[in-house]
Amino acid sequence: MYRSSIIAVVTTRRDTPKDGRRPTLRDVAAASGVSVKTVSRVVNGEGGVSAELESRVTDAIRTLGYSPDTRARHLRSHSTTTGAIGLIQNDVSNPFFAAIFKGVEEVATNAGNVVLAASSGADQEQQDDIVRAFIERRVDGLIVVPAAGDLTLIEEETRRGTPVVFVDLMPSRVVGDVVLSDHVGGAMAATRHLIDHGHRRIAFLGDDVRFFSARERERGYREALESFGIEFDPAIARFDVGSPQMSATAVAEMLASPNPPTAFFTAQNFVSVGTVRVLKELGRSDDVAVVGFDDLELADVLDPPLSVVPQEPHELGRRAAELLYRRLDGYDGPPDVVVLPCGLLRRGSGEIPGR
Amino acid sequence: MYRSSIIAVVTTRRDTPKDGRRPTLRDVAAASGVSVKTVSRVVNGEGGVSAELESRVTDAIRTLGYSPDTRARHLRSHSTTTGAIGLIQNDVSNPFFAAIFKGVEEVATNAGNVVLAASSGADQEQQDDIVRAFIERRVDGLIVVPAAGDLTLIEEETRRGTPVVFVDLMPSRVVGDVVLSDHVGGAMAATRHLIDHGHRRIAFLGDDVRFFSARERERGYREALESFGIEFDPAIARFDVGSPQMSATAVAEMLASPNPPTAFFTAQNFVSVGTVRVLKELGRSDDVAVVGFDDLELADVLDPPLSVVPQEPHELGRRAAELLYRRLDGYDGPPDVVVLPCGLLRRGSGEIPGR
DNA sequence: TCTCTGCTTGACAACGTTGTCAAGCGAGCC
DNA sequence: GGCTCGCTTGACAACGTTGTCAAGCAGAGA
Repeated sequence: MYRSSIIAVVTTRRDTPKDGRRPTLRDVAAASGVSVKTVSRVVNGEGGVSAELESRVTDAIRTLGYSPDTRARHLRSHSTTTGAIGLIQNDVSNPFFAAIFKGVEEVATNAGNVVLAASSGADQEQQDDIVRAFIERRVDGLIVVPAAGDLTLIEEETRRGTPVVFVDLMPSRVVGDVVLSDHVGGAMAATRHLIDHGHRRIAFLGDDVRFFSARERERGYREALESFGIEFDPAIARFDVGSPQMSATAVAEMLASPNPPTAFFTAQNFVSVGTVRVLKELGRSDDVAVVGFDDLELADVLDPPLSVVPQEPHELGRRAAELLYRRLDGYDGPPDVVVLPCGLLRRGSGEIPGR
Repeated sequence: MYRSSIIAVVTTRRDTPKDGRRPTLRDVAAASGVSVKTVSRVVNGEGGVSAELESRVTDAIRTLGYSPDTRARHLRSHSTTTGAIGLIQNDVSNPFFAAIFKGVEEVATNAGNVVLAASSGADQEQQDDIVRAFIERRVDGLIVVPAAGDLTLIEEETRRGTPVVFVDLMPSRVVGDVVLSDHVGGAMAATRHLIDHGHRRIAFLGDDVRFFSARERERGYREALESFGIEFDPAIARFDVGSPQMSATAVAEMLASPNPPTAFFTAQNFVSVGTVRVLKELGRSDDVAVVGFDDLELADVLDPPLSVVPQEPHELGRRAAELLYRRLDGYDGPPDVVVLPCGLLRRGSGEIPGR
């Protein structure tokens, strides 16, 4: 272990951090007998350093276990980015959001960035807290997945130059790119499919109408009914189904009513879960038709297998991140709205005929 | 560079940032005619500022849209923390990991912190990249969920003072708290349960043995067999089942063999999915018993419903985060190993009798 | 009147880093 | 010999913030 013992630096005397302090450029510089700037050059591979000094410096870096501090680095010139993007969503543990996250992460990692992620629980206050926390950490960009209604804080931030991409959400003022599934088209396809199989009383079970996607799916449902001249019946439509339990209750009630539906369009993944569960309990799985929005793991193994309108959350995430990085790379055109089509997966439950 | 590069006018005096620059303390100070320190005091609610100045400052903050820069704040004194913790896991989109994330996030948000999350894909190089990226961002602590084998980098970091908690993973050198499910106990319970129902040829399908949890579950399986004097048969054991497809193939092969198993212990969630799928295809769902490790959404709606050894990933995440914050709050005892018990959920598929 | 006290306020340095610039040095050219 | 050139190297300021300390001032007590 050879270490040059040049003790010539007199300014601020520091040797090796004996306290718990993390070694800095200064420590490395002192240990290798060069200036901080030279160490900086080595760390960043700028070149222009003689072979001898370079090896002295790399040795010291290894010995001390030096790791650069990106915060200080980025602080130095505010033209540089922080290499972090923020992802705000409802609930990380919902597989739909988790898949979006994965897509975003792939693109971000590829760009050498990290992802700050947080769930808002669709709560306005919590969402604003997250936005503020992200802004204070100076994320380079934001990706916002379904969110509470008030986007003021986010809009302000875009005006300050931070690009934002909205996923599965159409903001009233479009201040950034938007990536959506074709909720209306998917819902129409699902509803029409049930109509095609002879159903006329088709129930709608939807998620909280605060969500853009929930409203859009309802719209698709209504438009499909209308195009076939079927009147919308509020008795068999629910717009506030927030959990499998609520959905199960709603289904049981409707089936017990005087004029029960013969088919269900369950417009969200948890809603489908509750519906399938209660139909099985009631022994009605084989005579009540169901089409769900969003695919589910194991949906193909159910009896009957569940027909669904699958989304591609992973792709939604990828596209959103790509649009974000396009902005970060300097693109300055008007906001894009990307709509991914939704197909229909016929598996069995949606093909049960109406009377 | 996504912000138009504007040559900064270099003067000591500054008025209002007309360029795209984000307003700083200096800008607020200039706008309200006080010193930066006074603004700092107002921003941090330190008190000791007259009512008049305070209102001048708050007005200016609002007008300019000032938001403090946490990086600079934390840079100032290295005793303070950065308010961010890092979470490293295999794959965000796996519901098991997503639930862990949720648990971690709840605790972190509660503590006013943000979570940096990244997936390693169980790849050593990618994992090390993530660790480095987190360290360079000076996270206050790390939570590591199943990971590639070499933890050197992480161990080095703990020596530098960053607390680490391992989840679902038992490192060879215990350099931090550990939170585990009782994989051995759960696997033994599952296997015994099948034995109790008359099975003697019980197949084992397990995840990649690089994972601690996979090895532990295998151990539980073997110990249960042994305690009943049943010999382990490599012909009906697979330890490299990485996907539902591989698992389906393995099941089909085993069932077609001369001396087929009458029951399957599927030791991971994706493995169970593939098994259930192929049993249904083969029409064997009702005569081959299955117990899975990890619960699955819809497992209760299958035909027959799937018996499982459920874990509590959300709780794993919570506990891990709590242990981490205990360290961050100054606790300095020896590492804890917390083991959460695993029960057995009898639903039907595990109660199919052996011959 | 003078000193002491407590309160408000600001100047300044420092955190760890990099951009700018200039100094030092040897080589090549006139 | 004197000049320029290119290369290596380091001093210094600045990024946005806060801790430290001292100055300024008004009111109370002597």
